[in-house]
Amino acid sequence: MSASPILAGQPAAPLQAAFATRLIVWQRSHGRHDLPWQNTRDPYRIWLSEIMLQQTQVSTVIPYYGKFLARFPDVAALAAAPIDEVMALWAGLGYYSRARNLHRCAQAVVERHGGAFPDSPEQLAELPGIGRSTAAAIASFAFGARAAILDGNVKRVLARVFGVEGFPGEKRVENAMWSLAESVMPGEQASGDDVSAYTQGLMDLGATLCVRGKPDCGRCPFTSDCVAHATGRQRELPAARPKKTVPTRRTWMLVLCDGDGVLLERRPPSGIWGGLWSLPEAADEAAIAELAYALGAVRDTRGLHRLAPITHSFTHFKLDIEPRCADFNAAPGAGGLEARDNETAWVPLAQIDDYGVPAPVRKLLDALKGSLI
DNA sequence: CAGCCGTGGTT
DNA sequence: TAACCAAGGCT
Repeated sequence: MSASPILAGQPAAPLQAAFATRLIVWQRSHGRHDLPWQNTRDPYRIWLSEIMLQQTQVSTVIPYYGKFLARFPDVAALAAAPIDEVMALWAGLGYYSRARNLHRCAQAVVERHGGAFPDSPEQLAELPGIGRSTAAAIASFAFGARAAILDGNVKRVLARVFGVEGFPGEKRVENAMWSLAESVMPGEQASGDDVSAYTQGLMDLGATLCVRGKPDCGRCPFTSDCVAHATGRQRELPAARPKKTVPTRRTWMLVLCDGDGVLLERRPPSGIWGGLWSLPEAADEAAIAELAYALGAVRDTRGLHRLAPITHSFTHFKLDIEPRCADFNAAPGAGGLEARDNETAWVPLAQIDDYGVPAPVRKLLDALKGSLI
């Protein structure tokens, strides 16, 4: 079998030896040093930031990080909190399985490790929501452990500097990058501070100079050795994800109002918006009318008001939301608020913040609140 | 192992 | 504007 070579050019052996040292020097003088989760070795704070930063940009994370730290100052506080409160604080940040795993992880640290995070990457990676790269980042920043990370920044830097071919999301390419990441780490003699600076340097270089759009090669410490720079292929490396047409789904949502309260339902724990509170949903116009009728909100199946449709884009599909509105009190024989189980709730619009609500639904309800004033 | 899982910024 | 994707992990 002759798979195409992943390393394009020559091994660049001289750089491989000097890579870590040069990166550490660069990080200390030109890297980032004042992000909210830096200048601490508290594994709790480092862990919290690393989970939030998974597939999420720094500027988006910062306000959430502050909110979480204020509400949950340590891992015990987070472990003791009700999951609903965690989900409510996480709402809007996306990838909600992270929030459930965050809570499970805090409880595991308390129960399995007596409230102290383990210091080895292997043990960290056994905890919910912590994979190989996140484990290495935590171990490196909190404990100075020698462990390779491989996030989007590192993939971009390595692909360009060492000329790694292929889409990094592909398993074969990712495996090669893990090997490369291990091979360019600081040596055994490196101090914990060196290791932390190295790990931070990889992230900083990728986030500030070796960016996707227009890399600032003039300021990069590796310009003279960079395969992409030498061949003018900064834009081609790393290889882009293969294009796929994203499907469009359509859903109908019921905005059932009772005074200033609206009916919310808890979504199932897995799948899109898992564990969040959202509006009752149906697959088509007839089904949403049936639902409103069954809830006693309308006199017949034509009593719904149409609201402006909303389109929401996910990574892998688009969602068209058709909101349909009904006033519970206007229904004949409406007996007032029905006792609800743990999966449904009448929520005053002013208290939406207490519930974890998907971003587009939140926008819809915010607009509704504005229109009622 | 490849598909699933959010949202907002950037180009 | 529509594509692209960011401090990935889980199944």
